[in-house]
Amino acid sequence: MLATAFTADTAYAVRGEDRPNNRAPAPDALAQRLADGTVRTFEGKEHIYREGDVAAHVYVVEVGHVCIYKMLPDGRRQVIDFAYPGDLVGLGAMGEHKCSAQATSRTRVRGIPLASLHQIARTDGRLGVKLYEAVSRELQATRELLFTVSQRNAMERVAAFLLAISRRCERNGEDPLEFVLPMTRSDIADFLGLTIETVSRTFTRLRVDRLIDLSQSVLVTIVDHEALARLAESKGH
Amino acid sequence: MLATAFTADTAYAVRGEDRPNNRAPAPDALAQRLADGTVRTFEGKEHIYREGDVAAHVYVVEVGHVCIYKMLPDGRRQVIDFAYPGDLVGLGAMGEHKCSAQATSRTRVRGIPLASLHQIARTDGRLGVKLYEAVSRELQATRELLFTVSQRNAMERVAAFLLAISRRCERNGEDPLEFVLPMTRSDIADFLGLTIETVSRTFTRLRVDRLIDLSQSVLVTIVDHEALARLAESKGH
DNA sequence: CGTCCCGTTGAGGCGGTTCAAAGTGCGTGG
DNA sequence: CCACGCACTTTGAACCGCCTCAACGGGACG
Repeated sequence: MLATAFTADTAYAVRGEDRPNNRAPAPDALAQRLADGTVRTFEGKEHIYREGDVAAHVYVVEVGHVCIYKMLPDGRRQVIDFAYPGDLVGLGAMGEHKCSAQATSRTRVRGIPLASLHQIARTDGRLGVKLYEAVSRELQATRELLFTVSQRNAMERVAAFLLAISRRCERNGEDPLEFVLPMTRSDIADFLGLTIETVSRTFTRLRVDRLIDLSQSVLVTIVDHEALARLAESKGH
Repeated sequence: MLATAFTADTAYAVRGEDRPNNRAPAPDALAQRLADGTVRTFEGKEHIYREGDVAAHVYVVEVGHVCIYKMLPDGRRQVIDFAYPGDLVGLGAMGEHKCSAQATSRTRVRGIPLASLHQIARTDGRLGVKLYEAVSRELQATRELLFTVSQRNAMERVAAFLLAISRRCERNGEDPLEFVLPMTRSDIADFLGLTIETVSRTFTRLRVDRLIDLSQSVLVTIVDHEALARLAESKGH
């Protein structure tokens, strides 16, 4: 009965990116459930689930990173989110998954059976509310991405992307100014609605302009955070 | 406590666009609550609420249409959704609204106090679950829009937009092949991530190519639904 | 050492934007 | 009732940012 109502996968955020002062991400009622579940490990490029698969679990990322995306029959792809450790993946898709989830590298996840989650939610209102909040945050994030893709140019998009990754690293207790990009240029391109060439050129441009450093193509150092933020927020001037 | 957790407004769909055979939109537990509430009427261009306002109610659109949007300081705007009669507006924003909601013409809405909604949800798990489902559907819709804006060209976007409106009209028991657009070209442009000129040119192109008819600029008649659907789905060929 | 995958760089074309102007519908006041 | 103003839409012309196509470079792996 719930099954037919859910239409979307959710790689949302127990994380709560952009909630102020939030380092203990998983909300109480939910957190209890998330401690259960069985651990599975996926290699890079391996799929945790695919569009159309029956959805039986949600997954908490413990180690590694997951790319959530949707395909169009003609091959066009939209990357919807990148899940970092602590993030929850696959919520909101009971009948069948509407997105695919692919590990970008060796990734360990904890699978929580959806059945138990929903059973509890029906009797304990608090969990239902928590799920609601969780999806609301995911919705907020998706609208932010919509704004970025719809209104900003290539430079602004890449700047906003880097800052978002930086914030996630900070949340996870890593260096927010020097981090490894766990996804390919192709993933970034399909996330931002650009081509890999444009993404590559924009990275180069940011490096030449001394806003970032790229000793390796996957290793980003933010040199001028201020300027990057200015780029991401306003158009040019 | 809930207040701090919600981050997003929701102009979601009790509507359930794209749920198969769904004409009785409001799900039971939710529907009861929605029968309560006080009615208010807004003129065209009037705001039901603005970004930053304290969020005290959700609103069910009864008559008219509402445009949900977000602004950037530099004036760029992203329209997130158009709410039709039967749609719910403002869910998911307890502390303060993160979007603005503006009536596109004289509009009657029914305001439901959030306080009562959340109180009930905490004790009755079913309502919480319903809210969860509702936001999940909204998330699904936003991802669909993200895909459209990110991956499709102007012609495909406008075609997809017209088909979406057509489906909404059908759901509301109106003619799906001839309908009035309750929003301006500017609203459509900011929804699809285009300029008004491009939207206008694309409409003209669709008219010249005999896919639609435009006796007045707001009155759309779908002439070749087949071709329109082909346009919206695949790229050219 | 060759192959494959990924990232980078270059040249050229095109779709959508920008800037500008004319057209259309509608309410308001003379 | 008509004239006017205003907001919205349409159309045109020129420009530009991103895409497309193509080639090259570098690291991983057999």
